[in-house]
Amino acid sequence: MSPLALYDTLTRTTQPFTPLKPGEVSIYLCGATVQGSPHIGHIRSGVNFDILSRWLTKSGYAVTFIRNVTDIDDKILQKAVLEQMPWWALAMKYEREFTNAYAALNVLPPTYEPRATGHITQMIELMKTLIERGAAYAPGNGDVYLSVRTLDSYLTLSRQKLDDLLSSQDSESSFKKDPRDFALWKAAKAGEPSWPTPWGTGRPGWHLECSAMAHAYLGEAFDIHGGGLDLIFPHHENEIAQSQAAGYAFSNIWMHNAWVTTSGEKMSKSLGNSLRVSELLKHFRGIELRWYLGSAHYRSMLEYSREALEESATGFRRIESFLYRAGELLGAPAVASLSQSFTDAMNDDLAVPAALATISESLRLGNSAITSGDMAVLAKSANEIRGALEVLGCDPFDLSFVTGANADETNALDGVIQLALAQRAAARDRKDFAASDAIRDGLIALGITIEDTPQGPRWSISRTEER
RNA sequence: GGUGGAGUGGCCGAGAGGCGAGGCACAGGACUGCAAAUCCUGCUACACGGGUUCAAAUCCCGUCUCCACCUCCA
Repeated sequence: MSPLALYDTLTRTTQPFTPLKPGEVSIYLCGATVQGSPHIGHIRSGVNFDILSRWLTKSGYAVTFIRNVTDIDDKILQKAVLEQMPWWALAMKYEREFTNAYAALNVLPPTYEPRATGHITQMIELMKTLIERGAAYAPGNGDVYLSVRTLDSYLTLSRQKLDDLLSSQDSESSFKKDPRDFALWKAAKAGEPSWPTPWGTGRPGWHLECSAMAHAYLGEAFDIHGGGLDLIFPHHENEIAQSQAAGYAFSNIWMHNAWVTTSGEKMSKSLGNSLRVSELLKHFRGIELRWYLGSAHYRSMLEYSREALEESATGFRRIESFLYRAGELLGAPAVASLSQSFTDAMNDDLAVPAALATISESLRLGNSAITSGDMAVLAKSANEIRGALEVLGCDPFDLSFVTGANADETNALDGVIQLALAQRAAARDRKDFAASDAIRDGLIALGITIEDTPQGPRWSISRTEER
């Protein structure tokens, strides 16, 4: 069996994965800055790293997964003014939207989900350490800056040279010793929230929270740090700078997911509401949206189109309906197992597209087995498909996706349809196809699909979505 | 200006020197009273121009186009 190999942004290579502690994996993922509603790009990151976490767990590791919520930053304060509510109410509002979106797409809750505002103490401690070590300074106005010129390893993740960077347009740079130094802490402004520190009252800069929280929950060194591509610089560079200047080894490897793009362009918050998770969930089930977002390799851009999403959903329903049929024929739902080819694909830096090809293969074999009546092959195919779907977080039997349908109502509906099907069967027996087709067409018009199988007719609710 | 990514068949989307990824769509066939579902067959593509090699989508040189980051970002 091939061992798990992962791509590391720092070395730009794919290497066999070796955890710092045998049998354990610690992951820190930059989660949401809760300043707006989640769109599918945000949630793709959640899905990609959820697949990573599930695969590590499936591979036998004890996974500690930390995904933070940044609930204080410039944009949150701006939006709070705009939406005329306290900044903390705004942050909570959007945090809930993210939580709901994650749940709808079956993204497992992290081991812990720390909020920036709950870790001011840890941030102050970190700044003290940095100042003691001469890596940070407080110019006296309440700001605290990190002195990037003191660091040898600064910008190694993004492979840039400090002097090549465009200078920031930062108006407060007068307090900086070097224009490229960045703020760990920002002095209080009138009307803005602030916390007391030894250097004056203020609030966190953007990057400090992640270093402080990663240290608090994962220690000085941990295995994997993840986030979107656009976080490489400056966010992750600055996290590295803060943490390593404090004497911590920090993350062993770095993983970055690519974006969802539209018309070749990165999805930005100015594109409107159409690609909000909540909007798409009106037309697609969470499991279908997840299947789509997870289907491309995590390091490849996913070019969003409505057509591609619809196709993807159709493809998923085909797999799903096979599992239901297999369950009916076998008398019990499939039991998750993993094929070697699926395992090999996942071990190759989470090659989900290759893994999906193995599902297609199993599906073809399984459908053939239904025709030939080969129950052993059918069971094997169904089990492997369910195992694969489970790892991808798209197991239709997963309780997270099973809606709370009322058993009495379901039975009643089944009874009514069986009654209609019996009438149709009687019509067919007397070759009255006009009558039998009228019954079938009537059911189709109600959104109920009829399939004639060797085991008798099956019915299912059509998933044709409304527009 | 610096750094990085991308261009693959009608569409989506892998691969990264040699054995046609896969899916969707489409066409033909099997099955069916007709459908649906399913299976079988077909569809041989890698931006452009050179080069290296027995062999290039893949490596090298050049060109074009697009995208991203450079202290707001998944």
